[in-house]
Amino acid sequence: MRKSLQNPKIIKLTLPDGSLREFPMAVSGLEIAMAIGPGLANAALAIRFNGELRDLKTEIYEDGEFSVVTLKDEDALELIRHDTAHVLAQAVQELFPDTQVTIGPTIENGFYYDFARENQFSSDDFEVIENRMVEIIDQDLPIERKIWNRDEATNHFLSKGEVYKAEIINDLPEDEEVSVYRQGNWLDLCRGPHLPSTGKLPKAFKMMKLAGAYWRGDSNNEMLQRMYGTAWSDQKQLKAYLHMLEEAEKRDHRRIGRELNLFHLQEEAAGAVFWHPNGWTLYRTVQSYMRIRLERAGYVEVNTPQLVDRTLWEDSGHWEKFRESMFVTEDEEKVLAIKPMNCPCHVQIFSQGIKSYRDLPYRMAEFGSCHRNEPSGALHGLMRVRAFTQDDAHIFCTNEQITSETKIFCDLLMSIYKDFGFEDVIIKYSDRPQVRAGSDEVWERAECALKEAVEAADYDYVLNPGEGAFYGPKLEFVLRDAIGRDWQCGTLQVDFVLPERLDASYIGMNGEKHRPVMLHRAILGSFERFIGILIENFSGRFPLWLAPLQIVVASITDEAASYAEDVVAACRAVSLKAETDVRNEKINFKVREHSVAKVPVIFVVGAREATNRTVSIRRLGGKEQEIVALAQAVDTLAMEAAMPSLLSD
RNA sequence: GCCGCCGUAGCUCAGGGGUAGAGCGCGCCCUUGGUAAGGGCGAGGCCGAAGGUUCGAUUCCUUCCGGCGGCACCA
Repeated sequence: MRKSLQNPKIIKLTLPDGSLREFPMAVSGLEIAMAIGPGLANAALAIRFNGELRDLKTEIYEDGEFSVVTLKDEDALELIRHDTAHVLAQAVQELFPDTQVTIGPTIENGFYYDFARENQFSSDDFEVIENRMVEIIDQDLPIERKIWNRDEATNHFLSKGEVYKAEIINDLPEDEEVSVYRQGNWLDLCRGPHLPSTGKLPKAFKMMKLAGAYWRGDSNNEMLQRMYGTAWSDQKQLKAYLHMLEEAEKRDHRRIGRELNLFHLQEEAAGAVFWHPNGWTLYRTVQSYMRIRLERAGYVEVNTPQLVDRTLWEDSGHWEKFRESMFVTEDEEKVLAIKPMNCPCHVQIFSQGIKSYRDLPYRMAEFGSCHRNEPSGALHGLMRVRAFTQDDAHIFCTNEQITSETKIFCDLLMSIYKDFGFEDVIIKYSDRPQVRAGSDEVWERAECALKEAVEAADYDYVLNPGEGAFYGPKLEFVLRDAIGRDWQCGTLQVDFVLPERLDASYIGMNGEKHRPVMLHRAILGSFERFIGILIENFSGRFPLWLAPLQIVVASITDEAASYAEDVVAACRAVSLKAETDVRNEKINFKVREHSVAKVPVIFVVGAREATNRTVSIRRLGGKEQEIVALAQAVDTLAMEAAMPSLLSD
């Protein structure tokens, strides 16, 4: 490099518009920007060279693709957020000198910074901190990158009492440069890149929340204080983001669950759901639908005990691995555990009566009610509970059947998700975790089998290394909801271990005993959580087939009350879920109330409708009404309310 | 489990060392009104639980329970 500096030569850069421009070697990003135009140079935040984001002042020594990053670029957000995190850290250290800095990365929609400090921060401190941040931005401090000698850097941070930074330097790979960014009197160890000065920040940020976080994400380490913030290119984006958060809060399943009277939770049964009539109706609809789909897919349904002796859990390996999160009780002489999962019990059923290879694949389903003693801090509405019901099943099959069963399962799952309105699904393939049961050889076999299967099934998947179940590799099915959030629901896990441990066998074609393979699989995951997801996805406005109350028949005056009863009877005769509203209230009031309650259809009936045997149909969210003969209205809606996938096949 | 915040009427929340307030909802009365809130009156609270400080605690302190936001965990 020295050598080439002594012999200046020309480098060729391709700009985003495709044009090629020549510059002397070691030209800086800023100089290039100036050469292109002073306006661009002024707006320049950083550069992208051969795909990599770099500081604006980075010198360039070779040909390549070059672009200037300004506020208009997607890339800018990453820079802004990272810089805002630094400004936050500077503000915090200026205001609270007893604070140590640790790390402050960008995250989706913003950034955080973890601080170590004896005293607790409070969110009341945010206002002061934000004000100081604005001051730092207004000072327009130049941000300078320096490469430091490793020992110098360590000593510098240690001398300032920054033991976390020193530890980070110590753990950097030997060949990595130790770079430091200085802004004013404040500096931070950082890889970069950063903006040229604090004044380039658009001041469209907001400190959001304060939370604890373990140093290096390890619960054995001390807890730091994490500050979350959001940052954007301009005020408009910031406002839009804050508005989006408000909207997301409105579809929170806990709020809608209360508003639509679906369920409640209370402290006497933390982590367990009290399903109200509406919620239970929804639950039963989902369950009935699943039952039909499973029956059609060749599953048999079983039901197994809640309380099972510890010996079975010892045999299965759960006692050793998951004892902590099992609810355990005893009678006079036995120790019993409430089942945390269904698989050991399913093996018991499988093993009753010797199975033949002719019986395989044997698809055993259970809407299995399970309990797991989840850590108190993990509980969250319906999404994370201690008492739940899985749409669980175990497919007992031969090695050769893994591929076809995997494909059949993936197809079933995709079809079911589609019926619930989820079309955007990704598959993750997770292989052996650190802590696991079974030999490496068995794992090798299981991993290959599953990988082959998913590839044969012709679905795309992404790798998720080290995240498999303790007994086998797995596929995870992640669906994307209406506002773009991902939820992992379905799973398929190959298990050679449990059949071995619980001695499951079948008689093969050759008359000898063989081990079946077990495929653990779920589609919804748990009913509780899946219903939570449905609530948030639809924001409580369920499609007709899922709506717990489909039609309200609202009378205008008492004159129509008895006709309203007739209409409800006609609906119920075709299994439409209908109620009357013959209260002494104005029709405006009734329409509003049932609209707020997100009832999909309101039939308004007055004297005219009663005389003509018609109904005035009003759809949720619609403004128009349609007058239709009762019989026809009921027919149409009954068709519409049918479970998807069940009419056609 | 860990850190922070919170716990007051069915719900959403205000208040604050001298035993409590609003809106919505609920009940009753008037109103029978044609597609998103008609009017009046009224009931409703061991201020999460247990200890402590105090003449006196819902208010201050401690512990516990639960909720919320994260972290860790998630067979």
